[in-house]
Amino acid sequence: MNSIPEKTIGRLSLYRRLLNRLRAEDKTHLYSYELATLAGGTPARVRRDLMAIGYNGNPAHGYEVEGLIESLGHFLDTPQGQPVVLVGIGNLGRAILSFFTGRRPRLYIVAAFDSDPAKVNRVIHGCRCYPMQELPETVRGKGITVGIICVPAGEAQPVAEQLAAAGVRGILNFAPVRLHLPGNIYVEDMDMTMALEKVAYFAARKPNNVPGK
Amino acid sequence: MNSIPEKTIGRLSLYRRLLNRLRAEDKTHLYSYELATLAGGTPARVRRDLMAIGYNGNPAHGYEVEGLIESLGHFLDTPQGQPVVLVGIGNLGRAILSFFTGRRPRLYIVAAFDSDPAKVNRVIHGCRCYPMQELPETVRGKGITVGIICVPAGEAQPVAEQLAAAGVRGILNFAPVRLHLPGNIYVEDMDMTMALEKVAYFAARKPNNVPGK
DNA sequence: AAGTGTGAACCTCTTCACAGCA
DNA sequence: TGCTGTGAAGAGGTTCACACTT
Repeated sequence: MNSIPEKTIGRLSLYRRLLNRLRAEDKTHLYSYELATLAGGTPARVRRDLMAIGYNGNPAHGYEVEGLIESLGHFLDTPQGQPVVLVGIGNLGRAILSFFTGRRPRLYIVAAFDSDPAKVNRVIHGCRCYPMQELPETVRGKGITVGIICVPAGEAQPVAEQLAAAGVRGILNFAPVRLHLPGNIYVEDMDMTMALEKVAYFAARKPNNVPGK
Repeated sequence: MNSIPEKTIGRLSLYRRLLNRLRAEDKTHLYSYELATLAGGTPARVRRDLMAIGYNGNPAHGYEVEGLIESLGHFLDTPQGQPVVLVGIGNLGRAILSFFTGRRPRLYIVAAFDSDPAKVNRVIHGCRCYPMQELPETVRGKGITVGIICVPAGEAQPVAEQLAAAGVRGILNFAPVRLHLPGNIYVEDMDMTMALEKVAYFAARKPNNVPGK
């Protein structure tokens, strides 16, 4: 069971972003220590991560930027791309809508939902907004597998269940609660309150060297 | 060197939130397995986490809600509270401003900054906005130790350096880049792009059981 | 000479499992 | 009896260190 570390997945996505930037600057090759510096890690870790996707460099020139980007795409992307839905068109929802609009070609928000009638039936940051009732048919109809939750804490659990029932397999959750879903649904929590309290904790104690990543 | 796991810090903050909710419902005691269910973890982990702050329960009634909340506060908070600054008043910055306004009594955003003159000298979600030039004197003057970065990727590094130079010790970074700062500054990255790509990855592969947390 | 690929050591965090307690 | 507190084992991820390549 030679499985890939979960944390490696996230970093591969980061490497790709960095490499795309380098490619735009016409860099053709780079060494593990260069990518490590950009990504904030160690060369050994970069090499391990790339080992996971089976991409090989060579001691003379390191890794080929172009080829590595392609390998990463092969590994991370699905051939058809993955449409995403967002639920909760509040301040945060709108900010996220604008954040993700028109960046990733294979990962884009196709519809937003809200239970408030006043917020629906318009287009925000290029994304059409629908009432909650239409969520199941949209998700199922378009075969959507990824959802983003930006509703208030109290509504997150039922919304998550609706997404799961409609066929979503992965959820990015911005609501500050833990979701209880079947184990085959992947949930990534973006808990800003927790993150800020963690930062505050370490900012206040500040040992000589605060934990790295 | 009996140090506390970094991940425990985040969960302690989560426990406190959950306990505050329970207290509001007049619950006085609870067992590790109850807190574990709410927090999405295991009872053993809850017990370990609480062990870290030296709070003791007893086999008959578990943990006392009131006392545990107080212990958590003792451990997580500083006596005087921690004012926070935010830099970057775009869509995301404003959403975060509204998200954090008036929740935490000991952790609140006191000032926001932006380099765009059109965005400053007004009050957004109860928070006054200042031009970038005033950042050093404000941060230093008020002894602020925590900063939130919501500027575009290209501006994040110089902004982070300005914050660090002004005396900030911990940064919550929403810009999708890694910051390069001295090791005594704690940085927590909230990389939404990376998080979404991770979710998309697991949503697409969905093994029978996706990694837990 | 300087980098890659990787077995093995290491470290961090989680879970097991059980003695002890109310 | 059913919980807590915790030593010890385990899992997951990182780093070391070195043979190998160009």
